[in-house]
Amino acid sequence: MSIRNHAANRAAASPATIEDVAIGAGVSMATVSRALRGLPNVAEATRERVLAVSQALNYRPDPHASRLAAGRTHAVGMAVPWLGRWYFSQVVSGARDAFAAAGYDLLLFGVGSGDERKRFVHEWGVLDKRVDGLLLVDLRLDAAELVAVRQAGTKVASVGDRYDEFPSVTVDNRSGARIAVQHLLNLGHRDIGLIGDIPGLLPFSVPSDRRAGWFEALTDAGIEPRTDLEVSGRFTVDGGHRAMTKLLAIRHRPTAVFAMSDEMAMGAIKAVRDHGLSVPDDVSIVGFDGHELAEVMDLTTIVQPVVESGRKAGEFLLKTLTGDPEIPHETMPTELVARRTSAPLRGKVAG
Amino acid sequence: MSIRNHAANRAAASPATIEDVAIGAGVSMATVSRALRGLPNVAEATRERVLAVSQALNYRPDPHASRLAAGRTHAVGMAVPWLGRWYFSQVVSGARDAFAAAGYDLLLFGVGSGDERKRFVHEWGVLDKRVDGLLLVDLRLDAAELVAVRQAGTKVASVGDRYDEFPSVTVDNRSGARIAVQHLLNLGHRDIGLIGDIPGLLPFSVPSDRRAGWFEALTDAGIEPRTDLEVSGRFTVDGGHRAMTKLLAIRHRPTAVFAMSDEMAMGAIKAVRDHGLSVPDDVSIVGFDGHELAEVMDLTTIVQPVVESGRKAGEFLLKTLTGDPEIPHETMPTELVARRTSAPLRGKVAG
DNA sequence: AGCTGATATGCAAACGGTTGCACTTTTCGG
DNA sequence: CCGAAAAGTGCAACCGTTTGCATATCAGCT
Repeated sequence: MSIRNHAANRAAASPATIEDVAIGAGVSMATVSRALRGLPNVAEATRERVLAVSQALNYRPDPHASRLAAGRTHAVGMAVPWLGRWYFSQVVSGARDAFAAAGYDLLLFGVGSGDERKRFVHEWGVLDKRVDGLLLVDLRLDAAELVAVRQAGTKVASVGDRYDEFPSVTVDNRSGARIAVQHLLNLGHRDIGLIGDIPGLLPFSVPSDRRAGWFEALTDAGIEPRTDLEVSGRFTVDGGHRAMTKLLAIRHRPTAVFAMSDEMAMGAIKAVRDHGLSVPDDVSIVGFDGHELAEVMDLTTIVQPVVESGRKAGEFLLKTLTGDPEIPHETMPTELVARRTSAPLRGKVAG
Repeated sequence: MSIRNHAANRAAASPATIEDVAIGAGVSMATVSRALRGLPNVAEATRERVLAVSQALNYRPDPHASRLAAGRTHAVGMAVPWLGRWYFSQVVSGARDAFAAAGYDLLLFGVGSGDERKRFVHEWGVLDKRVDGLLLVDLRLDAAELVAVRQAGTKVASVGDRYDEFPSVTVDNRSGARIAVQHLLNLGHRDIGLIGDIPGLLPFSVPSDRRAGWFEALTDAGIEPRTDLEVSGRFTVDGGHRAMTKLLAIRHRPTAVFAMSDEMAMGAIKAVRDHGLSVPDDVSIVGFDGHELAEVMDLTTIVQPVVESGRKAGEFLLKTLTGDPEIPHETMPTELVARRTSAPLRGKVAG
């Protein structure tokens, strides 16, 4: 009953180890290791033999053993606030492509709730051991957190937020927002609301940057931004709906609204319609994102290359992992796509 | 210049190992290991001491070393066809919650392209070493693949597809589709198109099941399903648009359409409007999913609890990992939510 | 007091790779 | 044809845990 499985030629039972391959190829484990990883100083004939045996035995190096010995995990992590939201799902999707192409495993960490975020940053050490690098998605670290990260020495890249000290892919949120608001101004609107999120409430820079764009565009046009037209929509469809509902309740209501995301914009559209009003006849609406469904809804929006940003950030991270000391930064372009949710102010003519 | 860092009390430099803790607490590594993992046969006083030291040193067990020694990774994998699509992003989101709550790491594997899928199944052995269990999202394995999986012995759970041999969470697609089509029949429609995907083309069961529902509902109503009204929409917004465009070009065009996903349904709506026609006056449309934006678009749809399915499937998998031999199956409920993209056939009255 | 069976703890061998160093064999210029 | 540098290979320590087994301690009982 005692079946010796030593380094038997049967590839059955437990998976083959590097030792099995070594014995099979008549070389040492060290040589197998080198041969398989394409290291130099291995005779071509030997390499081929090892490769053949390894193939025959269906050998797969154990990633954990390998990590333990070499210190590299061949895995990267992504810190994502809310997986369920369009923007994030697209970024993850793009980044995943990049990682998959490079043969890296992808670990997903949620940092949506304050709790999770705190744990994530606080237990950075844990992550550090699990992955070679980390891709932060729209995660703004404060000074203290940055110190922690820096001393942990983890390789990091960021998408959505700019950090001087590691590679980042961003979009010019401020300018994008300005363009959106300028578009509305051009259409003759003066009372332009803002649906976004309270800047500073959550550790994201998007809300404040896009707000700044809104603010500046108005100010530049000689219009005093009305604070009563700023409402939080929490970046959800439903939040956008509620925000617009609030705006509609204001006595001197806005004739146009810039929403910081397409999802909020869509919620807003719905709210307007629920009130028996029309978009764009009664209220013009402009979003931000380039959501897949923006076209379907005829939503005027600022399009940003989301998937592409994710992929690029992933590539930046990968490049950093290879030891490239360069710290690339890229600002992706945004583009106004005017559709049918924005129209000239009633009674006026576009400028 | 040679700073000995042995088991110095400084928690600086390289992260603390179990040995540092052992020395600090004056016990053996074995005891530390036991104490920290809550194993029995550790004196309470000792446990506390170990805990304190471990805390002080900010000790984190190295997951890879741990895996290597114990054979458990404390990580699970998810195989997801297309991260960027709504349905999948929601499922992942739900499952992630479950895994995070249990302290498990989540590895994401893309299996969208045929290539990726093949590699995924073929190299199952690789995964097997990386994760304790695998959650399959709408991935239908064929007989040969099942054999491979079975012999690998990986713990598996599935969401979207039913497998007798491992836990699964599904939705009754056929009945859901029937209800959708029945709804249209009730409104007086007879020529009811189908936008989906060619059953069997891709290894998913959703297309065939939902098609079956469409087929049966029609047949039961004494209507011969017209094959010329079946068009592939590839489960994308754009595909839905194209599919509907094709349907509109048919001489004897359908008065209603059942789309297998909300995203396709929305694309279809857009196509109808692009043709200068009206939804629902000229064409009624019903979707399937309960997409967040269905409400905004006033889309009649079959709502399924997507996030919840993901979470439940995740929980099933976790339970299996603990050694629970039970193989739970759950069928989640679907519900018709009638909105304004479906209306009585013109000239007729709803039944 | 002497025994016995728990209870605590330590030792050391895995787990499956990687890599610095030493050693042997080639290769090649003079 | 010699010697030295280059190329190919093996040895064995090490990465940081877990765990079976042996040992030491301690309480409870006769």
